[in-house]
Amino acid sequence: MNSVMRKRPTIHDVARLADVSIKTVSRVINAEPNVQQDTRNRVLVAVEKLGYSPNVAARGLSGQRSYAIGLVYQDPQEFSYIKQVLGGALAACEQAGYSLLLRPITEPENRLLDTIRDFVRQSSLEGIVLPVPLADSRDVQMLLEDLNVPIAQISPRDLNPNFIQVFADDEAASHSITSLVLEQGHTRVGFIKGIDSHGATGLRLAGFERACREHGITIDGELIVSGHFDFESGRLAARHLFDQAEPPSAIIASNDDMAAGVLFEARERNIRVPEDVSVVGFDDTPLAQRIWPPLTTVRQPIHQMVRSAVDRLIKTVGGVSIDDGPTRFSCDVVVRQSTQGR
Amino acid sequence: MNSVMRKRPTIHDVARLADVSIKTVSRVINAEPNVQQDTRNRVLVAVEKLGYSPNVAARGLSGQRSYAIGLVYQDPQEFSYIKQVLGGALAACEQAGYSLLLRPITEPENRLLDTIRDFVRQSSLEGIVLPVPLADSRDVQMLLEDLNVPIAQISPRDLNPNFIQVFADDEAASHSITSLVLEQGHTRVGFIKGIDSHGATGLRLAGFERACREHGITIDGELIVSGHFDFESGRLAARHLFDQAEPPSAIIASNDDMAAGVLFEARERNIRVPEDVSVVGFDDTPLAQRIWPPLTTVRQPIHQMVRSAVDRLIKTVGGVSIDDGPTRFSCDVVVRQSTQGR
DNA sequence: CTGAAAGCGCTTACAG
DNA sequence: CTGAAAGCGCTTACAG
Repeated sequence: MNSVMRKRPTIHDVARLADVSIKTVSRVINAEPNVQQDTRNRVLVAVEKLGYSPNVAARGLSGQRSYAIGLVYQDPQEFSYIKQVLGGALAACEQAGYSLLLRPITEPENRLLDTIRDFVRQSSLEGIVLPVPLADSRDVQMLLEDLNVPIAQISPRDLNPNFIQVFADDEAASHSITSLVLEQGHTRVGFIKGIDSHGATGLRLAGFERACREHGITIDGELIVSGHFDFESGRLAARHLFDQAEPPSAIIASNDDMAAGVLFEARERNIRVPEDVSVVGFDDTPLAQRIWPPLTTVRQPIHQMVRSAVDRLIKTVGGVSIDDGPTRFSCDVVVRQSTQGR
Repeated sequence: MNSVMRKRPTIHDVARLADVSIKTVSRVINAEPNVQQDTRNRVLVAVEKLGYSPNVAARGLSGQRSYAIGLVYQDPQEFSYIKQVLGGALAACEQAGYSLLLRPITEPENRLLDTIRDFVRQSSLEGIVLPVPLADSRDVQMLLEDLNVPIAQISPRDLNPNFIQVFADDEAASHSITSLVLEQGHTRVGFIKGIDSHGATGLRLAGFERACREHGITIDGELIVSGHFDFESGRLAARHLFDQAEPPSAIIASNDDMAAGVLFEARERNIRVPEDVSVVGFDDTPLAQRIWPPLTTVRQPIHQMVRSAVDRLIKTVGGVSIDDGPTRFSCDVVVRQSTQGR
């Protein structure tokens, strides 16, 4: 990776290298007619060589255009993690007069770093918001430091006072909801972990363990199962737990999607929830209220978390130095019908 | 509404009106120090009077900034209507070198028109994407025509050859899924409508009715119930249907969220699905696979629909005249366990 | 506390 | 087919 902060090439640089006027470069860039084939080629080579891409602001100002499309939509109740993130980021940007550009990463993405570099360069981004799991990529962090673009991390694994970071208080939330279950009289409680690389995974387990210790429950290693935060892995984990000689009377899943998998598997085996087994989720997604029975779960203030992070990000790029360091938000336990005493 | 296309005011207009230099206006706008209180006030009044807001491109070019924040996120499987819309619009914009700005409307929004006008003006938008239900607002349409901003409508109610429009073939899809149910031997089939103002509502009902006619089923008006496309209204509609003297043996809901409500209500009454009643949804949301039993439903190619619409929108603003007119996309029936023969 | 000048990086309109 | 000039609407750097 090239660490030298080179100034971004302009149309003049291309013109000079290709030995033509800037107007000709403009013609080639905009696919206008009336350029000789070999002139066009010379320009294209120069563009490639310099890694040139037009400055959107200059183009917009000069041409009296914005190259921007708006999407106006009504926001339904539907919760989804990324929509909450979007909402918070949008709110902060709007207030500060910033626009928010999105770049969803879908594929397994072996070109992740290139994608992000292009994104930053082309739109001259002044800051980047990184939710998990991208927030945890060392490579991405290094790239952005290299590009000198400040970042706001949403729920990253590692605490770093030098970054703008926001966290949910996962340990405390998990402790609360576990305590709730234990106080209902459950003594054999299963726990389904999330993906190990997520910061929340360790914290949610830690909160579970602390609550167990405080209630004098010895933790049976057999009752702690791994999952991947998705529906299918929740089903698999439930299968593992239900198959034990002495199955748990309550299961705490590290998110709602896995808890839905537990419910699904229980249903397949005619195990009743909550009569035979209590089930707990995490996140309070819309799913939590639509499955049967409605899930007892934990709600994170994602919108506010992101909004706060982006507010600070904008202050930082605006030159206002902030030193709040990482901020932690507390969560709410939402009790529904998937849990009961025994 | 002011129909006169007035040129957008610049910093010079404000300076002239306030009788100061543009530099002073700049100071006030950017909240810089060193402006006398009454000078500041004069500028503020002029800004207000002219409805001035800084040109983002000029500001960016001059100050070597972009006023843009990026949000990079990994896209989970989770389906949601608006996320699919986003994905399609983003894909089209990215390819064409456009940026996509979002403006979610949350509140009941009595200031809807002002909100959209500001959005268009401030970012100098060249086009607007309007999904339902906003696509159906005559007021919004008129406003945007007035502002001379072309629009792409996603699944609007009214066909209009002068607009860029994309539709799912709701009538045909509803006909297919109804036929499937009828061919399984059901003769008393309930139908839960969506919101009347949505174009899809009438079409889905029409497809249902056509299939019934083709199969020689007389439609009992009692079996057609209204809903609002949400979970709760699905429950209410199910309650109404289950309470009838001769309840239906199959229920077709106009979307998955209402179908989930039907399942929930059935569960509360110990009515078994699909043994006692078959249930069908529409949209194939992530919910469809996570509730019990997994829903038989219809999948619309929303991503492709929006992508196509935005492609055409961008061509239009780019001056390429297109005359494809409204485009209709076909849907797929997805058969899962919520339906069975009788 | 206020302002005149230069310039950001392009496109438009015009000339050859 | 190609280019020199003007200008888009702001901010920066400097002067008073």
